[in-house]
Amino acid sequence: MIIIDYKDTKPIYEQIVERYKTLILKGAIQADEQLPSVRNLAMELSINPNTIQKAYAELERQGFIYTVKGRGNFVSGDSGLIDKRKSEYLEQILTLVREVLEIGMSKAELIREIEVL
Amino acid sequence: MIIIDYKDTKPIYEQIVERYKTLILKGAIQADEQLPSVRNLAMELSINPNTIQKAYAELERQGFIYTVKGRGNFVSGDSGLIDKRKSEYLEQILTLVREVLEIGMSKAELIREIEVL
DNA sequence: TAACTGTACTATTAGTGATGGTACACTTAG
DNA sequence: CTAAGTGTACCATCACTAATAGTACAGTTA
Repeated sequence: MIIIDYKDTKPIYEQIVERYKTLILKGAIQADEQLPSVRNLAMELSINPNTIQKAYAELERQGFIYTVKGRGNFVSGDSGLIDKRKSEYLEQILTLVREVLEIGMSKAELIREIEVL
Repeated sequence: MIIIDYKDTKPIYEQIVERYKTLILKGAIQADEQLPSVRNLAMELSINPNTIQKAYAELERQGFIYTVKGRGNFVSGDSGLIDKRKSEYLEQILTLVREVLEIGMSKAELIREIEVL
């Protein structure tokens, strides 16, 4: 479910955060479903438990999961998250689009590329 | 011409590289035109000459400028760079687009946002 | 009680970005 | 030729972040 790309310049904990955000928003993990424990996931990915802990803390901070001490981490049921996440993506995309338009790519060409995805 | 954003998480030398790439591809700096010297630009931006050196070395590596020892750095006349750069942007954009489609945004909505730019 | 959970520490290592400083080779204007 | 300006190659250092390693403690549950 989680794959770490060591060639990626993004830190491991951030890759985990991104991956879970997508899984949750796609509905691949249901609300109130339990995530792997910090120690288990660390074992499975062969990385340090502290790194998982950092990822989970960030996911909780952003409202994607909630934590119950002694029990585990669970997917949050917050429905507003999808819209927030879409806005984040949209902003990133539009920033890049503005830059590529600046150096001469046409909107038409860009839209064509998106259409064929 | 060059502005450094210290709030940006991207390193300074990378911001300089990106900025010059855009300026060159937009034609804001002509082919064979001279860039500020390492020491001058460092003074102007109040940063270390080594940081400028790193940015210029990267721009040369990517073919955007060429260097003449003792004389300075000059804009390259390579016309293939624009297409290469467009492809870079396009790949980044399409990666993000795929992800936002995965969490349920529609192509139509996305295209509408681009249209109104 | 034992085996899980999360959490909070501290210490350490490794890598990167940036700075400060020195030195050297080349080019050009005077 | 000289001086001032170019790029370039170092080295040492600092600061920050990511990641690791290990320990300890508190809550939950079979």
